[in-house]
Amino acid sequence: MIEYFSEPMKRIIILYGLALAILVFLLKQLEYRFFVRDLSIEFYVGAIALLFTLLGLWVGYRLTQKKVVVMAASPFRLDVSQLNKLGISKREHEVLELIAQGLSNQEIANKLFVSLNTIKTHSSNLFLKLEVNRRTQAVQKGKELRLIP
Amino acid sequence: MIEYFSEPMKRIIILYGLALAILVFLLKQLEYRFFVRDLSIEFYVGAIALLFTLLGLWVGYRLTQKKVVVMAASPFRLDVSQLNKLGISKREHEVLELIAQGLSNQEIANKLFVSLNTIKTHSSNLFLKLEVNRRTQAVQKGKELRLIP
DNA sequence: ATACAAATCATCCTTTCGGGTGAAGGATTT
DNA sequence: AAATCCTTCACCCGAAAGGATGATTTGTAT
Repeated sequence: MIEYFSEPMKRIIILYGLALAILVFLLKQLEYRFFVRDLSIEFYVGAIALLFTLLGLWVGYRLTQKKVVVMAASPFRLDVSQLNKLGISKREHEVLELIAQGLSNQEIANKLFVSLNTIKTHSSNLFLKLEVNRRTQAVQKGKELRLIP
Repeated sequence: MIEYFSEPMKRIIILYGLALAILVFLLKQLEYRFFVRDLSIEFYVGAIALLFTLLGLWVGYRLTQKKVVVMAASPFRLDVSQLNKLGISKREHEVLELIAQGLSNQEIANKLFVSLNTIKTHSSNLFLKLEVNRRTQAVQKGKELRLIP
């Protein structure tokens, strides 16, 4: 069986149905039991308008809330085209990631099983390509260009 | 003269007033000119409900849209209690911010009109309090603890 | 008033970074 | 086969950063 509506959506639909039913019932009661049909039409319209405006507001709030959560949860997509445009190699990108994690060149060298000199070469080339001259700036620019989270 | 409502708010209020007026006018026309008062009350209620639900949705969307923009632009609230807990002074926090901007100690010293030695003292104390030993790690931890954006 | 924290600056020493240059081996492309 | 790119490593040098310690001043709280 196919699910046409999500759970929250079902709840909203049920809530709307209930609200409509109750409203109709109340109005009929007013009309037939107390013969107060001289209550101005403006009153009816205003009351219904107010009620459903609030409902609409609430629903709108609920729906957009989720978008916010989604946006806050995963704001990172690696920009591969930037990497190519700047000519940054895999290894250099890897080094950039480790630099961004706060590691020293020596620690990076240990982690990648290469010599300190190799990492220095990679980072120097990286700085040239990113047009920076400090690792903190490289991290900044890397985030701006969506090369790292 | 005090401004009670913002410009968009004023527009929304005017729009609502217009919608209500037009609706009342139409209903009165229906009622008196064509004697169609036998149109079921459910119809009236449903129509008004639908109209104002849409209006409410639209308004809710407009209002939350701005919140989304604001949240995406500045999701940062400084955690002052963290600063106190760690015993980080205003000056140290200031230095941390400039470090996070990728400035060297010398540049920070110039910007704050103090000597290089002073900045080195501040950053050293900062690293002790943050329990790190490199500026890149300080920036990382500072962001985690909501000390900097 | 005095005790205390914050801010300032200094000196000394070690480690890390950044910049420049060169070079060797491997993979890919032309 | 030659050219090109990536990766690896080396050496040198100067600048920047980090760590430890001590001292002075200023402001704030008790």
